[in-house]
Amino acid sequence: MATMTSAVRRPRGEYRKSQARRKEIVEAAVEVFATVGYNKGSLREIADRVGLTQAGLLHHFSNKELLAQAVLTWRDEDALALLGVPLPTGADLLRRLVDLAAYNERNPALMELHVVLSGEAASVEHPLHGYLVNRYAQVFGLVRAAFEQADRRGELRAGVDVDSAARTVISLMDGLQLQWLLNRGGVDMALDVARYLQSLLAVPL
Amino acid sequence: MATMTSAVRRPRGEYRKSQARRKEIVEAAVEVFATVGYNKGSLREIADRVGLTQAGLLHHFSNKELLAQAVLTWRDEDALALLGVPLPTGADLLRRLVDLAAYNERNPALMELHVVLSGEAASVEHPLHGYLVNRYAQVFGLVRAAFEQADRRGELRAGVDVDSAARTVISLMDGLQLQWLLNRGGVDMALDVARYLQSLLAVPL
DNA sequence: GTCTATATACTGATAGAC
DNA sequence: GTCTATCAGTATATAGAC
Repeated sequence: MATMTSAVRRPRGEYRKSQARRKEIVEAAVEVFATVGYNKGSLREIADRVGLTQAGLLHHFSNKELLAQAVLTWRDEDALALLGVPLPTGADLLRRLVDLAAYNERNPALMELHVVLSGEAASVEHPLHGYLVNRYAQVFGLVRAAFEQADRRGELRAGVDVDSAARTVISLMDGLQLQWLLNRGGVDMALDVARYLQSLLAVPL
Repeated sequence: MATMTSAVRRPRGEYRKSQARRKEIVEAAVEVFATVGYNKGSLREIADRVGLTQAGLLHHFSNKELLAQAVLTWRDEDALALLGVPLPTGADLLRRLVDLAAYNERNPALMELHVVLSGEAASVEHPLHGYLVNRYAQVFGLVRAAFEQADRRGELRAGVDVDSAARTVISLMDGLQLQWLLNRGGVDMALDVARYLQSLLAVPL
């Protein structure tokens, strides 16, 4: 979201066309990286899916890492938009996490993308490691703030450690996605997340 | 553990030597796969670390997938041994999960191996996918059984869903390892696992 | 903006000598 | 058991024509 359309004036419709191309490429890259990961996902395969040669693709994203970063920011913006605009606070945001889990469950390709890339990039040497470190710090900040607001509003049970709660609910959402992928249909992610959150909240979810 | 020494009689010490070689190779493979994953981890790199050529390595493990499976079973046996022999039951086993989390935290390389390979192999097309599916089914069975035993012994709070609890604690342990790798030292895994388990138990941890 | 052609590098696996 | 040599495949990235 929040595209920065025409920050620079361009002749004719070329820019718009190029933008559309980039979007096509990112969508194809999502599929490929989700299926085989970053390391094994090839630019040729992605280029094929949008009817380009590999060299043609590199005109739009000058190297593989830049393309992968575009994929990750696209996915992050998608998830963030799902949490609601403007972003809810306190227990309201925590409730949205349940919706997000349900949304993920309806989009296995997105889960696969998330799980596969997060796993690969957990290694310090991975090209996307830095991006992921940053991303998790932001996610943690967001969830922790929600618990803190909930606490101040009396929506939280007594004795809940907000740091631990934030880490736990994030771990839960990540780990459930892995288990879902290994046991499709055998896991109800939204239900498990809701159950855990309810165990911390003093108000109904 | 539980080596099957001399199920077949062999001439001289060749078998023993070969066994030692295999162990060296697996140890080197743990490092390499942990650092860059299965897809990017190369047999040449592993061979170099034990002073072999790539062809020499393939004498001991006839292809890459077999070597990776040896790595995974080695790691699983290690973790299982840490839970205790014979395997505890009920709340006792759940307590051991906290020890396992603490053990993992002292061995980042093992965490990296687990997180990176699990992520990669979440994809259906990955050579290790089948192994991982099987492994998670076993782990789930083990933890679920522990909750069920705890329930029968009155060690569990009322209203705890054993399936959901098993999925949740497994997700928690997996997700915390990812967060630990992205924020080294900023996560106390054993504490968070203990906190969650205590919230389900009617007895002290 | 897209192409062909190419440089350069690395991969897993096999054949066969020692 | 380990080696050398080699094959066939794949990869990213660049140069330059159109």
